[in-house]
Amino acid sequence: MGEGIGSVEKAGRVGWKQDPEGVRSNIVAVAMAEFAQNGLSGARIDEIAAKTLTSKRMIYYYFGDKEGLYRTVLEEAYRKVRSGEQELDLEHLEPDAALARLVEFTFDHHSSNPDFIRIVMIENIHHGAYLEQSDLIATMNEGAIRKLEQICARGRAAGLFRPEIEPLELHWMISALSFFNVSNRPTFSRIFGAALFRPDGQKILRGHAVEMVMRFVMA
Amino acid sequence: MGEGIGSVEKAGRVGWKQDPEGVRSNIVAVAMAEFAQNGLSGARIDEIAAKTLTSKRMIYYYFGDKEGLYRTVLEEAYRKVRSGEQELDLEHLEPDAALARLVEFTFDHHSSNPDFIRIVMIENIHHGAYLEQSDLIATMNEGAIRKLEQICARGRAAGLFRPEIEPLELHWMISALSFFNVSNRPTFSRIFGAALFRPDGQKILRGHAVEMVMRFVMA
DNA sequence: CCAACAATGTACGGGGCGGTTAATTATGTC
DNA sequence: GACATAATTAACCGCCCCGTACATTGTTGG
Repeated sequence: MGEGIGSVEKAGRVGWKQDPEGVRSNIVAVAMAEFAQNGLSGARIDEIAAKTLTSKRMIYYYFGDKEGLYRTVLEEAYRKVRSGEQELDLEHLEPDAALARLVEFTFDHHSSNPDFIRIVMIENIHHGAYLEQSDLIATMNEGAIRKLEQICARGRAAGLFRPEIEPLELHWMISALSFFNVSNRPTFSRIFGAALFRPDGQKILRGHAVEMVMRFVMA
Repeated sequence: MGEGIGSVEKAGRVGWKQDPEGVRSNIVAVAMAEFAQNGLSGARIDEIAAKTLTSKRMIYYYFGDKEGLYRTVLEEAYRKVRSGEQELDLEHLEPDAALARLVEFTFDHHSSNPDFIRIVMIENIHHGAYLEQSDLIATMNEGAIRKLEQICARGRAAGLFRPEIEPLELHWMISALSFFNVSNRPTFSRIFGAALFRPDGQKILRGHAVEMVMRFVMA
């Protein structure tokens, strides 16, 4: 958060400088936080504008309407998150170590990007209606499967993994455990206590996630 | 849906009959569908009233305001769902069979109650703020853990399960797989295709959920 | 049968909020 | 340096939608 604001300053804007990219990215950053916090219909354009370094008019100038802004935020959220995933190099690890590493990474990654999780939750509430209009996102996520395919192929070749393991189904499992851990934290902790979501509890759950996946794939 | 309407009739209400319970439950039923569909801020009181057999005035008469109605819907959703869980008798099954059965039941149960899932999603978006005000729900859910505790104890005693297995953590896993399968269906299927969510795909995922849990707990 | 109260219907107000209009200032171009 | 165009501002509009005031009709108890 707070990134991409550039050198724009709000106070003392007497004779302003033009900075389209800065204004644009500033709006998106603020809007992402607001949408993540309040949902599509819950977010207020006036509120977003107020927290921006610019005015409400600019939102409509660049994004047309509320939904246009939301779509942009959605794409940006996916882009920002997926970009962090590329740093991971799993090729030099043994298949089992690589898979364990991937699970740990996904778990931590989701955990440290709650706003992304919330945006995806909101998008699911809307039946994925806005995601549908963006083919950019679909292509981005294919890369996530690619990594799993390679690990599975190597694991199968080494006789470590069961041959019938499907990468997509594996991805479903890993996502489920990592996503739920963040998305349902409020209700789960309200009902069953917050211990599992404090640091040591999270370490346990992360370990369980790894162990579940590993036990599942192992021959 | 459509339950609890009773004998109230909308058309031809010339000389109306008083039916507080019928009116009340009818409002809640309609509101649950609307909130599940559109969220708290997305749902429209006028829309709810229109789909009701009564008038908007009654909503405020019985529930005070929009949030009061939402709280009632939330409690009712939990009550309705948990009530279906009691039918399951696991005591006469071997611990491993009982656990597998519980996973299957939870998976199917979530799958066939999408409106409940959506309400919980919405509540999580609101940080569980409304759940907090209801201790009824917390006590109701303790029963869900109770079943797992008994299964674990028996499994451990029989030497089938690992001794360090924690019932609450087990519940977390089972919930994660079952919940995610419904909650993230729109985005997941939009990105990776809908095959996993068609009947045969669901059978596979359900089997994987069972297998993951079983392999995890087994000694 | 008649209060007194509970339950319901109708109509309306007020403000929040998405979106717009018109003017004003910067920036690039010939 | 003048002109076209992009970027930005401030004020404003209209309607959607939550909530309410008031009237009206059942219900119940003495």
